[in-house]
Amino acid sequence: MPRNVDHGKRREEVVEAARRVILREGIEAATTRAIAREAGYSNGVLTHYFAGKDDIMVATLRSSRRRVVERLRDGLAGRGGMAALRELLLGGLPLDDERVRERGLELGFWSRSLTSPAVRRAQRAEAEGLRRLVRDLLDAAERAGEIRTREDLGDVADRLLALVDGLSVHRLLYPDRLGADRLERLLGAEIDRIQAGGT
Amino acid sequence: MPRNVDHGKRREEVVEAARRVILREGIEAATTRAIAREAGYSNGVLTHYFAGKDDIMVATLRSSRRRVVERLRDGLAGRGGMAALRELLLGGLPLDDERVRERGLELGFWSRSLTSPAVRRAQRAEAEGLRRLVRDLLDAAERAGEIRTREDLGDVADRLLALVDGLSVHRLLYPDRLGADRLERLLGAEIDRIQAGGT
Amino acid sequence: MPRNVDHGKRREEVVEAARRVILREGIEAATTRAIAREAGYSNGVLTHYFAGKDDIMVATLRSSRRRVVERLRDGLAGRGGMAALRELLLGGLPLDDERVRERGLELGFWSRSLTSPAVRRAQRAEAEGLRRLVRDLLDAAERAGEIRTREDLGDVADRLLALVDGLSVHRLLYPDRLGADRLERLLGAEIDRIQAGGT
Amino acid sequence: MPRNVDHGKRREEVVEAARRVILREGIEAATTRAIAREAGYSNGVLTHYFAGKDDIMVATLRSSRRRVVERLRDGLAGRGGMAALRELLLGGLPLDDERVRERGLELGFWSRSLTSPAVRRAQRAEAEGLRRLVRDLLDAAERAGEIRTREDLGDVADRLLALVDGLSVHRLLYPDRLGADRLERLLGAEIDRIQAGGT
DNA sequence: CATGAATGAGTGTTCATTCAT
DNA sequence: TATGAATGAACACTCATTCAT
Repeated sequence: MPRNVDHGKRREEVVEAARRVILREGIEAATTRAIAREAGYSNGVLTHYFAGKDDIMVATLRSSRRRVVERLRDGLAGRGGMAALRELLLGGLPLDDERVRERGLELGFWSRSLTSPAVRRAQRAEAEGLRRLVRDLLDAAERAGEIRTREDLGDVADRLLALVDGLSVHRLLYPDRLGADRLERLLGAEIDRIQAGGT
Repeated sequence: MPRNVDHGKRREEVVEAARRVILREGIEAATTRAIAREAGYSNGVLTHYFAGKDDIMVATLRSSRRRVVERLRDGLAGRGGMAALRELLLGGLPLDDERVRERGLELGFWSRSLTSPAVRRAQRAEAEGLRRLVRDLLDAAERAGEIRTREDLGDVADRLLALVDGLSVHRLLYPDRLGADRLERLLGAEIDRIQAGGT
Repeated sequence: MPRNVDHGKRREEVVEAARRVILREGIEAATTRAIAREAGYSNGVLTHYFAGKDDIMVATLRSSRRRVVERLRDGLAGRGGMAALRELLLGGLPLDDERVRERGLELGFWSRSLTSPAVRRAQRAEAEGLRRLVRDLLDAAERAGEIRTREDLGDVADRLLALVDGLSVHRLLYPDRLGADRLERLLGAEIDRIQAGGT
Repeated sequence: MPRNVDHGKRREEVVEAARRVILREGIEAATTRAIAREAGYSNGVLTHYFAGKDDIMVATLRSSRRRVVERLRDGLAGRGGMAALRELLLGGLPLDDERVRERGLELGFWSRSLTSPAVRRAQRAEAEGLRRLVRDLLDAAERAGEIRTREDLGDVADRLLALVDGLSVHRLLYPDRLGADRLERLLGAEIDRIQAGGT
């Protein structure tokens, strides 16, 4: 092993660079050259670690989702049940600039996922993790007697997740109408309805 | 006696072609050349009927939204208040193949609207029509004593619209998880909570 | 003769339109469509009267030169000899906006004349008329005893014409340096040197 | 060990190619593709070395002017005052084939400078150098008592420069009328008038 | 492995020209 | 004759990809 380069590490470096570029300048500006430059490499190096641009973008989507979910999990520290769920869902809303751009990134992938099987697969796999988490928190909340509704908790989970994504998109498309506080209120009221002792 | 062509008709032809291309291959693949080819014309012909690509995209977006909203309005015939609202919102879900495809089209426009100011403007204007309609139906329902919730009706309207869009996207992205009946149930239950005498 | 259209007249109409477009919006804006529209015809009509765009442009150059020379001749009315010559040459300078644009038109043709034989021929033919006129005025001035210099009058004529064109170009290229009054002074002093009794 | 290319050298290659195309086919024919092809590269290569077409044109203009001015300066070696000025101005005339071609190039740039602000700026900056030189030589000549005329030397400089350019253009446009010797005589006589002890 | 020069297809757009009516 | 719809090549420019070094 003359030169031992950790492939996984390099991929991660590039993916992080891609993420930074997209968040800073938008997905259109994320050309292979711009990504390579941001990563501190020449453009040719990408060849060794990625099959092509699509590969980079898919990896970036995956990494972005992981990072988001991780951040959400971290926000849960110590909390459990409905308190944790509330924290998680509100944390998923694009309340600040960074998360707005993060959502923009994801929105671009939604569209591409309809025509690209590779993107679709990645998209689904990553979504499943978050869904699982919401589901688990709802189950825990039920066991703790925090749930008021008698609805199926799978239904509740999917509705909450859909609402989070729907509100997020609307925030991007109609920012004037949906400020950060309004977003929180709209989602918060929905959670209140589920929670025992909520308004 | 020159060849006389109905400009509006030609625009429609091109818009329909753009629609087909976007539905089939995604909005990224909808280049001016691809659209012209799909319409059966040379690329240069677009000049006569459109100011540029943005003009084509905006016209296509508008045409698509108009078609959708019209169909939704038609479905309301005779109904009023909560019955009409329920019809409207459920009608907005991609429950059949045609509406799934239509949503795919719109998803492409969401993505493009982040990049193109012209598309964004059109997107907002068209969305406002539907929002107004939902708001009016809610007001009518309240006057008819059909509303249970004491929440601000503007908030209710925006949450319902976000939920419809969120569920719709999820249906496209995760079709295995969200069948047509499940979609109806998830949204239906939300409406029930608003409606006086609902479950 | 069912429809008797005067070809020459139509050509002239179009050429005048071309001239107006060029003076108003620059030579780049003078597309065949713009010219046809300005002339009040459809773009297709040009086919009947011109071999192509080059034909239009050459005809426009010719017409422009004729018009300029005619205007200069008119300015001479009554005058003769050196007074007329002075009037003629100063009138050839681009002292106002219209003449600046006129010169811009001509400058475009100078460049094209190096690669296009048709333009070159037209260019030369039209230039000859003005040269002849200057020569004749110089001869008349000499007969009237108004000439001081003993230089060959052909040389004097060509130098004056070159100076007018050189100053004109410089006015276009370096307008800050060469205002209208400065232009007049620079050329005027040169004429003074030729004229008996001049400074 | 990547292929290492001297950027400056490549720019020069492309600039030389642009020069050849303009000389051969005129500035209108100097498209980016034509230039790239002439340089023996694909059209995409220009991106690496130039910001855009304007950059290529400006670099070509500058390179051409530099070459000319340098040659003129070289011709001055040892001379000063009026002798140097005479040498300089006569050297600026297109007396041989090479200089005729060079003037053709410059004529194209004059035309383009009316359209492109970047070219115009470069054109002005480069012209200023020559103007400065003429002005300095006139001042030196005056201090040496070589100047006969009492005219402002700024005026004299600008008239001489305009005359050189005017004569040059006429030589290109009407070569039959203006042979090399005639050109020299016309300009020489003008210089004589300025010079003390001239004819 | 890494570089970065080079490629060439593709983008939206413009426009002189053609030709059926 | 006159129209104006239609063409298709050309424009400058972008960019993912390839590959000799």
